[in-house]
Amino acid sequence: MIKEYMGHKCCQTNLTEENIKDILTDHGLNKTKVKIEILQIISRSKKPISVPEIHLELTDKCDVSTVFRSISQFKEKKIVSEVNLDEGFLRYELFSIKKNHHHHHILCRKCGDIKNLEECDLDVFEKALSKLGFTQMEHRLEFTGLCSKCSTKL
Amino acid sequence: MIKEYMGHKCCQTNLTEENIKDILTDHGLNKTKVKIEILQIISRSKKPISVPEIHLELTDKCDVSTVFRSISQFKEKKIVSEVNLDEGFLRYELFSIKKNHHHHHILCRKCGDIKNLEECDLDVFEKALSKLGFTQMEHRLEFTGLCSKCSTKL
DNA sequence: TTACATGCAAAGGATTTGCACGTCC
DNA sequence: GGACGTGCAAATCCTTTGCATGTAA
Repeated sequence: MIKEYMGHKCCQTNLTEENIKDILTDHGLNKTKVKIEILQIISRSKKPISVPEIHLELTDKCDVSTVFRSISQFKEKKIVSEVNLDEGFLRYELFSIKKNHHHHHILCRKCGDIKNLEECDLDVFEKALSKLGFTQMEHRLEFTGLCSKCSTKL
Repeated sequence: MIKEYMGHKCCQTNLTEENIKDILTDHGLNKTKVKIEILQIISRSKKPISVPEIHLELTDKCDVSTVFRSISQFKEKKIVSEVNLDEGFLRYELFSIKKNHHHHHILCRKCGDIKNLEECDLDVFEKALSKLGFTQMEHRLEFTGLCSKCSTKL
C-alpha cells in the first residue's frame, strides 16, 4: 500500500548516467552536463524535489533559470512529472515512476516526510494510513479536464 | 452529483449584508467596509475566487495587502476555505459551503469553468463526469497529515 | 482609548523572459 | 555552422511584512 523502495521513502530509481543519456537522446534533448546532473539529482532524491532544491544541490554549477528551463522541457517530454503538495512551490519526480503505477502522495505537515500511495481509493487509503499511525489527515482531490462544450469544439 | 446552484456553477450563497455582519461579529472581527465587501464578493462569485480577482472587483477601494490580510483572517476563523487548482495561485470560497458538504472541484483546462463535485469516490466521479461530456480528465489526490512519529510526539 | 484595520512601500520567493554568448551534433 | 543550451540581469506574479496612520468598539 505505502511503498518504501528498499528503505527509501519514495521516488527512488537511481538511474545510471547511461540511462540518463539514453533518455535525453530518446527525447531529442542535448546531453549537456547540467541536464544530466539535474536528472541524476531527481533520480537520487528520496522524494519529489523542487527546482530551488535541485539548484542548491548543484551548488552554483548553473543558474536557477537553467534548472527551470530544463525542468520545463522534461515536463513537456514527460521525463518528469509535477507534484503539487500545496506548499507554495512544485516538486518533480521521474515520470517513469508514475508510468509504472499511477499514485499519489502523503505529506507529513510536521516533519515534511513524503510517502507514496500505490492505490487510488479513498477508503482504502484512509484506513491504511490510520493503521500506519497517521493522524489529522486531510486530502485534496481535484479534477481537471475539458468540459462538454470544450470537448466538442476540438 | 455535480451541483449547479440554481443556474450557478458553484459556491453561490449570496449572503446579505446582515448575514455578513453577523459572521464577522461571531468571529470577533471588526465590521469594516473592506471586510464586508470582500465577503460579499466571495459570496456573489460563481466560483472560488482569488485574492487578485477580489482586489480587481474592489477597484482600488483598498490595497491588495489588505485583501490578503483579511483572507488570512477568514481562513483562520474558518469563514472561507482555500481551493488549490494548480493554477499557480489560490482561490477561496465560503466555508459554509464546504461545511454543508465536503466536496472537490473540476476545472476545465480550456475555458476555466469550475464545478463542484458533491461526492468523494473516484469511480463515481469519473463515470459521472464522462456522462456529462467531460474528456481528457486528470485528477490530483494528495493527502497531508501527521505521520506516526509526529503523531506520538504531540 | 485602545486594540484592531488599513495604506503604502518594500521585500520575499517561485518562476519567466530577453539577450548575448557558449556548446553540442 | 546552426540549432540548442546557458548565464546573467531584469521582470512578473503571488504573497508577506514593517511601519505609520486611521478607524471600530
